[in-house]
Amino acid sequence: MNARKFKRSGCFTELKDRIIETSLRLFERHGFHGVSVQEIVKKSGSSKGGFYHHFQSKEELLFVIHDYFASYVLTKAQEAMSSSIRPTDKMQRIIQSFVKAFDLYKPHISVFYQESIYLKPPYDQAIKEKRKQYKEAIFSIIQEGIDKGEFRPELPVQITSMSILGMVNWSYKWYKRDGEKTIDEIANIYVDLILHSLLTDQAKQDAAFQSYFLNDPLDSYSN
Amino acid sequence: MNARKFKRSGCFTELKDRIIETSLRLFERHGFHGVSVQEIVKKSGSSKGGFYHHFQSKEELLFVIHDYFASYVLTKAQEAMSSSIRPTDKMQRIIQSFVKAFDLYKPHISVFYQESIYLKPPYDQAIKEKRKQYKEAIFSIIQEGIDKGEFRPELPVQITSMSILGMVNWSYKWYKRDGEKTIDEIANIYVDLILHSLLTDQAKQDAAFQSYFLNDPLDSYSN
DNA sequence: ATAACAAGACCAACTAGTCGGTCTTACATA
DNA sequence: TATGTAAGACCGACTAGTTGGTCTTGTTAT
Repeated sequence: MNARKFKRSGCFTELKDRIIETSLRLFERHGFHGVSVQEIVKKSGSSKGGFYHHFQSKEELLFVIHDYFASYVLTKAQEAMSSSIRPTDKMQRIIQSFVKAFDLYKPHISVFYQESIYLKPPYDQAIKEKRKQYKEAIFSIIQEGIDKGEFRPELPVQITSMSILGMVNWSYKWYKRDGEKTIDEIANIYVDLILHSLLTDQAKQDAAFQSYFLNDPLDSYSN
Repeated sequence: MNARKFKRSGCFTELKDRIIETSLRLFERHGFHGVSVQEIVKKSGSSKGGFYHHFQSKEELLFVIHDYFASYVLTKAQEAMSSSIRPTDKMQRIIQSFVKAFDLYKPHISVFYQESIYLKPPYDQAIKEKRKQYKEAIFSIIQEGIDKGEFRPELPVQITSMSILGMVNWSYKWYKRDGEKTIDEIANIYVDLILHSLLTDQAKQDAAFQSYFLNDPLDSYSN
């Protein structure tokens, strides 16, 4: 019904999206400064005019890419936080939602981490704020887990949080969609590793927490 | 005794080192493409002639910085690997040596990870090879740990290795020398987290492994 | 004499961004 | 239904500036 969706070129993808997708692929491989605007517009079948009609500057394009991913992940985290009660369960959900984002937004994420240093004022502020919110979500889960007796009290909240974030974030350096593990398998491995680090001995033996762990391959012979 | 060390300027640091140190600080903050050769030579109190006397190109300077850190860490890893017998102990030593490198080479490491995408042939090959060797060192420790019954057999070697590497590597994003934890404390936290993930229940209860863990703060009241 | 620089003019290549202009489309008017 | 018009989408030649790198000349210490 909305006629604006039909472009005169007969193609349904809008130019703006085409530019973003093209530059995403180029930035991922060659970096923000390794790709010129000329190359972007050429490879996306566009022009300088088209580019600057949609973006105020090359840096705004970088910001759009950053924000796209940051907003998505933060939203998912907030969903996971409010959808559950047990800290352990929140942690599982937040990890799973994050790891799954690698499957959807690998190029965004690569650009997000690789080129974050090149985002300058005023663009960097909005992104920094979202990073901070995400970090604090993890902090609060771990603190809550300690308070409720699920997580080990001797763990320092901030360093533990940062090591979890590092572990998961680093995936962008090596994850490939056609690798031997699916993204869900990887997420489950992370959950297993993280919860083995976090949970108290008591919680680990609780039957309610067994489903978060990987199965011991030898277990299959034991019944 | 070596007279070459005495520069006519009255300063003992050689120009080459001064250039490297200056560019290190600049690259860390503004990125490889955010700093021009002009700025480097100006801020290091040098000149273009001096710069190109020591470096064939700006990219060779980037390579030198990369190689400096990569060689150091790889050497340390190999030392740790051959200095011990138990996989658990190897893991502790390799983590500690790596984390300590953050204190010594924070700027090198930042540049190493942030600008790695901008190292182009032929410089990238030598670095890639050293990265690969480091990765495989971790692989072999984990495999050995599983084979010897210290580490949980259900863990997939590669993903587990990558998550350890990610956890530690990520430190460059947030570690500050004047933070509230010392670098040794951070290393011990990492070792605790990692070994809680890796060790079998049996090994965890073994008295020989207790020294790798953080103390439960409540324990101090229990005797 | 020679190596280790300093100083800086200079160049070719390249870059982000601009600007005048063209073509569609939507919509108001008659 | 036909038509005028304004807005938005897009093109591409062009500009002004920057960059890595070269080269020449001169100076100092050994």
